[in-house]
Amino acid sequence: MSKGEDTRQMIIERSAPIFNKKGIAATAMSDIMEATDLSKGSLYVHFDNKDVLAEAVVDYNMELLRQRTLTAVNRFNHPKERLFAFLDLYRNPLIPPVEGGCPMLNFGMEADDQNEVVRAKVADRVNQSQQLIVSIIEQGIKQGVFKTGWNYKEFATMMFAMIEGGVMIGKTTRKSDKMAIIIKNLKKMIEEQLA
Amino acid sequence: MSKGEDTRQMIIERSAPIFNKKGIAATAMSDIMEATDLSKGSLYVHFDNKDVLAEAVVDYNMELLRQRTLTAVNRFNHPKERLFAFLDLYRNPLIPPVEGGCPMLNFGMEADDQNEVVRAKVADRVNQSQQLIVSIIEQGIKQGVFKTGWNYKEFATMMFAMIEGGVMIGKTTRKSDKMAIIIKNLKKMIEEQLA
Amino acid sequence: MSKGEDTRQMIIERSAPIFNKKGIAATAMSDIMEATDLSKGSLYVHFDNKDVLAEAVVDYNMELLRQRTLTAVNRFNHPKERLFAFLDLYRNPLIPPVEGGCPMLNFGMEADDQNEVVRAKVADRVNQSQQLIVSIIEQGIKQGVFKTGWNYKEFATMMFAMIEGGVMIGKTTRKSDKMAIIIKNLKKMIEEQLA
Amino acid sequence: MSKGEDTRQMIIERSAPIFNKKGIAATAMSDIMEATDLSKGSLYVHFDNKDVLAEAVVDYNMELLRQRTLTAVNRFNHPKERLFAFLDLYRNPLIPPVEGGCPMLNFGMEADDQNEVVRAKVADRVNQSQQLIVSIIEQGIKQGVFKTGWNYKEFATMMFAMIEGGVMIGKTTRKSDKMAIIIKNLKKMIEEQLA
DNA sequence: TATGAATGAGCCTTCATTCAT
DNA sequence: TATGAATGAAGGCTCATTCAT
Repeated sequence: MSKGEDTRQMIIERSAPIFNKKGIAATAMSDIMEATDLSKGSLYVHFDNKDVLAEAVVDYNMELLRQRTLTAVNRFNHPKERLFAFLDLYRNPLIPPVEGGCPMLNFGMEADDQNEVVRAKVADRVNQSQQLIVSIIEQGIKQGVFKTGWNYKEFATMMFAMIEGGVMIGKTTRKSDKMAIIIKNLKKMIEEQLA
Repeated sequence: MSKGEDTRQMIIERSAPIFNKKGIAATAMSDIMEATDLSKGSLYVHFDNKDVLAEAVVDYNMELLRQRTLTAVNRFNHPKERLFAFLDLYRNPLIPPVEGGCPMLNFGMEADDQNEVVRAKVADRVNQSQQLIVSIIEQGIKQGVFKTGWNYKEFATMMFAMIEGGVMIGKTTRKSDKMAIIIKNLKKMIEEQLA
Repeated sequence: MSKGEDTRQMIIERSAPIFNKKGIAATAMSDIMEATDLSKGSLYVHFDNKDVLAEAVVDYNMELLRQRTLTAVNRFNHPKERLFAFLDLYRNPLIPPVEGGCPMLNFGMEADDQNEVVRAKVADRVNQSQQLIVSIIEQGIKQGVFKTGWNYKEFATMMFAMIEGGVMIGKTTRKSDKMAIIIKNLKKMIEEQLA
Repeated sequence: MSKGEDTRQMIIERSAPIFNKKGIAATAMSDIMEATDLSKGSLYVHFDNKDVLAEAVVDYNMELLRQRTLTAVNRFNHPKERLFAFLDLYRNPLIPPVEGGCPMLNFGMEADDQNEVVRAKVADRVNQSQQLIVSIIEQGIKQGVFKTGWNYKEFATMMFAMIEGGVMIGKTTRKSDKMAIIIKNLKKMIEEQLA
């Protein structure tokens, strides 16, 4: 990797939690200068403008979440355990899988009425996330682990929505009790579908 | 109501959808000037600063949502129908019960790491919302409409989370299909608890 | 005149020689801040952006030149003396009729390939200037002062061009000898047309 | 010519029309990078700073004009035709002899109050240009083509000024009608001096 | 109460220039 | 020579806020 690409990547990585916590509008290029120990001009060598940086950071945060999700899920073979591993990532809303919280929720809620590019990026990941759940379950059904009659596509949506809603509750109340309830019930719903 | 109170209220009402759509940081006092046809100085007669206005607007938006929810729910007597009325408010994420979308979600996601005052306000409403669901169900149990054994408190959390997650999906994907699935399943879960 | 209009006018007047000397691109808003003793924000209360200010200043400088020309010309009744008064305004290129030199020449040469709005403004004044010469001569012909057969329209163009060329020579060489020659010959050409 | 000299010359040639059109202040080194396909650092290998490059470009543009003028003039032997050839170079202000227009006018008007080095360079060429006209006429007088009594030095100044004024009119109005008048009359003045 | 001119910190961005490779 | 990353001053502009009227 060239020096330039190195620096570009460093900027993205150090900016990621800042944008994810403060939001795009509230993050100033001076925040990024401080976090990267780079001069203002240097930032603009690597990114044409703040929006381009923000978009790269949105991508990075969401990809990071995906990777961490896959890593967690792939530690297990059994589909039930794979789903449980997915859920356990969110057990403590105060320690989210990605620093600053769920980037789909954070950037999605800022972008929906304001930033079409980011909104579309988030929408893709929202679909992708549900699809990941779907594919784990399909694997389980194929293996005879889950019941054939399970309306798993609808479940995937419900599970994803409940997790996101749980993250929202956790972030605003700063408590993890509701998320615990959500995860417990989701696990129960999954176990009910074991063949 | 005095002239001053009148103006103050007008400012809040006209600012409400702007803050709810753009977020607090991205809304400028000049946006409010335009929406209210008031001069810059006049705004500051009624609100000491932008934060104070923003907080009033956050309160207003969330109270508006509550009132609309109560209005919808109170159109029915039967607890099941009351819950269904609650859910139906969210049927089309493109036409949310409050202009700009769910204020708990919008302001909560912006404020969590940035604005303690707003975060706490949202947290209260998050709890209150779940409590509203709880009280409808408790009424239903008392009336013998719902099963006694229903773990309705946990359901209230699940329902609230699923709705918020569904709103998030709808706002980012600009589609209502997932919300339809969520509401359908929530209704099924409710009907399963009919005595 | 309201306070705001007063300030706006003051800004234009103090900016006029700066823009006329340095050019639009090379004049910074900070130059205007210094010249007006106004804050940056205050400048933007009165002008939406630098271009709008620059355009107002271009108009002002050219109108100022026109007024001074009319004042000089109107000191005389005799058409020959009126034309001579016009010419004498330019006698010393180091002391131009408007501070910074001829605004048509200054802004015209900067704007031709860069700023269509300013270019068009200058073009109007270029035509207007020739027209002023034309109308003085027409008056003279009507009065029987000048020969009927004079191709005065072409002369007006030649006179205007020679003056502008003379200004250019004077500004670059910092000497007034060539302008003296130009004015002397122009006067001779005028006298040759006396009836 | 060494590689270095080659590159240096290429930079000047490609920069020439850019500076001549946009002006020195408004031309950025990045414009030159783009035009030359050279890196930022490479530009600074050949020119210590922007001013040095600008000065070289000013020289180049003015020398180019001189060469093209000499080429045009030298196509003829008869002094009258030589003067006419000079004038015809300017017939269409939209197609100037040097891309971007007369560099004496362009750089002279920008530099007069701003850049002493460039101003002096332009002043030299302004004198030189008049001198060229002078020398053509002197040759003609020696050959007995022009009248002995012609005050040709003053004519040279008038002719130069009228051309520059005509260029200014043409560039600002984007029309060539006035220049046609100017050239026609200049030619008439020349013909009146034929012996 | 209402106005809008004035303020100045701060924001995003550009630009000429330097320097290690 | 050539590259392009890095720099930091400066530029245009926005914004929350103040204050005299």
